[in-house]
Amino acid sequence: MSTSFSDAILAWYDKFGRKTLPWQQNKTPYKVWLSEIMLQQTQVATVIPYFERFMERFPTVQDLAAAEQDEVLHLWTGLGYYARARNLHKAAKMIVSDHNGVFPTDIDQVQALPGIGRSTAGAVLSLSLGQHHPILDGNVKRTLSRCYAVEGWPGKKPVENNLWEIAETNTPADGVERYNQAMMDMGAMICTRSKPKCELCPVSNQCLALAQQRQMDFPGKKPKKTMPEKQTWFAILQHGNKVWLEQRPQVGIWGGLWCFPQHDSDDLAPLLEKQLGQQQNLIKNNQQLTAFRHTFSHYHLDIVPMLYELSAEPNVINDNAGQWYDLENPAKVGLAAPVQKILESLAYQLVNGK
DNA sequence: AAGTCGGGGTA
DNA sequence: TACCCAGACTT
Repeated sequence: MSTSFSDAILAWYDKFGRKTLPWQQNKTPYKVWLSEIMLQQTQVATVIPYFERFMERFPTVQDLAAAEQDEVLHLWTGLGYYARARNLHKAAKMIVSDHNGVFPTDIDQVQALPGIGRSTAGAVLSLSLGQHHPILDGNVKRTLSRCYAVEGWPGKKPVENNLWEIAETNTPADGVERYNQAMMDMGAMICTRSKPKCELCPVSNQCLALAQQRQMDFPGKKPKKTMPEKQTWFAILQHGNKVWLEQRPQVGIWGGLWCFPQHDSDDLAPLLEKQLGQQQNLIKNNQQLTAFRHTFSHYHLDIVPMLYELSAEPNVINDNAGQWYDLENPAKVGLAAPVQKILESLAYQLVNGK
């Protein structure tokens, strides 16, 4: 009688699995939830410092719920997919208002929280409480699609459904929390995207991809298409150690973050007119800074920063929520990565003279 | 079903 | 470069 898939995985986990990650210490649903959200589409090594800072500032769900959104986004700056942070904050408020501040233990209630889908709900409840739910993240998709030679791109519904079914079948009744952690460790340590370590794999004896020497055929590739290229101009209004930033709308790219006034053509005259009106005579100097490319998952953005040095702080800046951001005493708000990059450069020049 | 939403690690 | 990462949400 051969060893079952889950028994082999569990035995491997006890010897080689990860047990010392920050969110694996004194596990609670809150900690595991926070880690799972941060880990969506984000690698472990990137997440660790963000997780540590977040837990220090918001030790409990009550602390998170009571925070200003600006501070939540501030701690998320650079991590990307900012809807995750907005949903996390919203969910914390819901847990306090609708669940007496206790993370729900019913999977339907968990999945009803914003930002939590089937896989994340299963991960939180299985890893923190040992509840019997399957998970299907990128690691599990890769490992299962290879072992069972599941053809096709998992982004396609039928393929994903097939993988969910295999995941359900394999998830053991006992030791779920170790099994689910093990499957993620397998994907990260053994069944890696390139150069999988099949010689170290506990289920190599039943892997169809290995038997056919087709490891790299699974999972099926996403159909690629050429990424569009867009251009945008930032208007940097600077007076001394202060620059003007505006908050972006909650929906769309960089939702809720603070950015320079932005315009999608090289003619910034209308933008300056809107911002400064009759005070454009305050511009004592303007120059184009080094343009650079910022690449998203779905398009390239070429950014041209235009610096306008003002001889005095304008009295009126038109509409839009905005603030004079102090480079020497920065406010704790969320910043888009390219904005952060420019601000650091400006602060450096301020300190070192130009 | 397809598109939207970031930034960084890796080969 | 190109690909992908402990995905979810909107259209």
